[in-house]
Amino acid sequence: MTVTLADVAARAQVSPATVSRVLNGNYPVAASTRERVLKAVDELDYVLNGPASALAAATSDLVGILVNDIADPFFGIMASAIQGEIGGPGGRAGGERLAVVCNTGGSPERELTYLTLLQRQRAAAVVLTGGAIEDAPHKAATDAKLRKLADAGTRVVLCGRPQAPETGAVALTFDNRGGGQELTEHLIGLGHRRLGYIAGPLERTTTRHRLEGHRAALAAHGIGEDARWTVHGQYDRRSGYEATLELLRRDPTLTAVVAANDSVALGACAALRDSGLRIPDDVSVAGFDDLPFSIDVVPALTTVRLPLAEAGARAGRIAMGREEAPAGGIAVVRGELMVRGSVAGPRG
Amino acid sequence: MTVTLADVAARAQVSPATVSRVLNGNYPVAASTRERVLKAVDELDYVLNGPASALAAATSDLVGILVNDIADPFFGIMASAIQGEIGGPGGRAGGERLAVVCNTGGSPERELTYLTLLQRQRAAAVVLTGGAIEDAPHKAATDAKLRKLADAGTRVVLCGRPQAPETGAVALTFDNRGGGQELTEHLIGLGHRRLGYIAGPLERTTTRHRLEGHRAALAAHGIGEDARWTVHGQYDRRSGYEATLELLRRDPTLTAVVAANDSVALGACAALRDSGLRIPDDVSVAGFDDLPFSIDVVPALTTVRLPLAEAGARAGRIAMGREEAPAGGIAVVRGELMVRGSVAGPRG
DNA sequence: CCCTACATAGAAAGCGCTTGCTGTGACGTT
DNA sequence: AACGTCACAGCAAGCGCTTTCTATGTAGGG
Repeated sequence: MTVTLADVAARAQVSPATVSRVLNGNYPVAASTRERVLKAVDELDYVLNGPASALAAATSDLVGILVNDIADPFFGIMASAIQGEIGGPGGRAGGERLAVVCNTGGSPERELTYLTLLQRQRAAAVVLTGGAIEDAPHKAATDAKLRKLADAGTRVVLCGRPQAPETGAVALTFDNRGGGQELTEHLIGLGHRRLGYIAGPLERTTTRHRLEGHRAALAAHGIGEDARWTVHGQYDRRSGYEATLELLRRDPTLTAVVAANDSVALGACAALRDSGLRIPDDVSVAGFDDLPFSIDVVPALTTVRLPLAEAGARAGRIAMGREEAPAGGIAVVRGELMVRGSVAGPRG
Repeated sequence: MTVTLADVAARAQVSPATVSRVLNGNYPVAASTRERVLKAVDELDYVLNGPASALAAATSDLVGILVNDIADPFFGIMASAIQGEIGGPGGRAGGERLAVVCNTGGSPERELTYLTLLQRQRAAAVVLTGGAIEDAPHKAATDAKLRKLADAGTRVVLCGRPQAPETGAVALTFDNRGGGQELTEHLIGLGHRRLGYIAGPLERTTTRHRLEGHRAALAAHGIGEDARWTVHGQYDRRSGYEATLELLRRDPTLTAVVAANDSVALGACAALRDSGLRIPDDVSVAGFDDLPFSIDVVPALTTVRLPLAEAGARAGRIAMGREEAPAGGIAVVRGELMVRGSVAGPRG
């Protein structure tokens, strides 16, 4: 039914071994023979059996990219950059690798299961993107899995995720804390003293780090914390909308709202507008990430730009062994404050 | 080194066959035996060798999702929905399948190569999303590949892509033409007579269909075409920005700009604003797709909502054989006009 | 002109798993 | 009491490829 290596061999009048060598090109084969084989491959429309070759060679060309939410451009952009370097077909990489992105949906179980599936497929490399879950048992399980993958020869790279010591994984972490701090300092510098903060889900490292940065800035300027000023939610627009209404309810005198990311900030803007407040005249709004749309909303969003594409590309190269891992297995990627129209000094 | 089925069998004092059956669960195994095996699996931390089992069983649990641009939410949303139904780990599907999304970047070659790679992996199903390329040779090559995949037992589903007759693929196509027409009719109904159109890349079916709908609406109302009113570009913001400036240069009296999609519309808005024109007072702007951010820009974008998530979910179910394919192998998914603030009657 | 060296090609042993077919006791039947 | 039935478990034959080792023909070297 399906064409196999043996069929090609028969047609080209050579042994299967020779065909395999022509296809893999890591063994001398006479030019004339190679040509004959290639011709047979073409005529028979032969397609290598991936599983069989992976089994025999004990390696596969699969590279896994784990993302928390593929519908979120934050991950889309990173995934795109990673995949661009992995080569996938057409990449300058040459060796054809199948870069696949796996959507965990932020669920620890799915993350673990995907990791197992990838391990099962003997993936050549795995890149995990975005914040990690801070649940201890889950972290232990994930780390153990990463360790096992690394031991089995799979290259593991963390992109935009904190380092996981002892796992053998290379980490490119974002300086969420520093970025958050810089952003809030900017607001404080403009005179804001009552700042609401819309944080992401509690158990994510990203959430915690950004919030810590925010608080560090407040503390540095002697601004006392008010528990009412922080609300947790998801990393999406709707959550930002609702959280903002809640914030306004708790303290209508806030002069600025800092959001955990740009999508949340968008929701915040909508909520403020719907509440009859002008941005930035009545309330300033800031986001995080600097996703493409952030410059297009009106007023344009003040935010912290994360070099998503650059970091992703680097992670991809490291995963392919095409770039050396940073010293100590970790590199911190800094964000850049983008000051735009959504922020101004407090009214009055 | 690595633990194999045989190791588990030895430890559980059974034959490899039994272990395999316990793991696959499609053959009666005594409860006590099963338990013993499971215990051994656990103790040994055994992970099935994917390639080996795929080879032996002649099937794999890989499902490929091809997207044109993973950084674009349009695809991210569909991919997310598809993956949700594929099950991936954690999905209600049960059978654990590895849903992988492959980013073609809109390149015909990459699309083809990914298809080959998927074929090589003996993928269980493949879902192709978004517009197809209209280049004849490429279409022929793709169709042939799809046909081959289908013949090999891979379920092929097209989501948001025109039908590919003779390939055995099921298609869920978006009614881009109808949506485009409805949108433009709405503008005409408001009194617009001079409408600029920013189309997508020439060779995409999506581009052509939307444009055809637009023109059909113009024709239906006796509005003559003016070649100056159509500009082609990419499906991104920047392209929209530049195209709008070009449009304005060609005819400053336009009262409306219809964009190929929401991202382009965003760029158009920015260009208009930068040109000192108010939206919708001076110029109305409309998009297509209704991506999440479209409701957040100011003014909110009038656009055609495509049920991306619903269509994706359905495509996923069909790919999994969990929902019957539509009669004739094709279903047309209609868009819905969303009238919002970015459109008003022409000034004066 | 014989011998060593090299360049190729083939033979064959797996890689780790699935599965059709073949036992083998324990039961239920007549 | 002899025998057909089940319910399980094991045997063993691959699945299609890679790769080590070996064979062969040819080209130099002495």
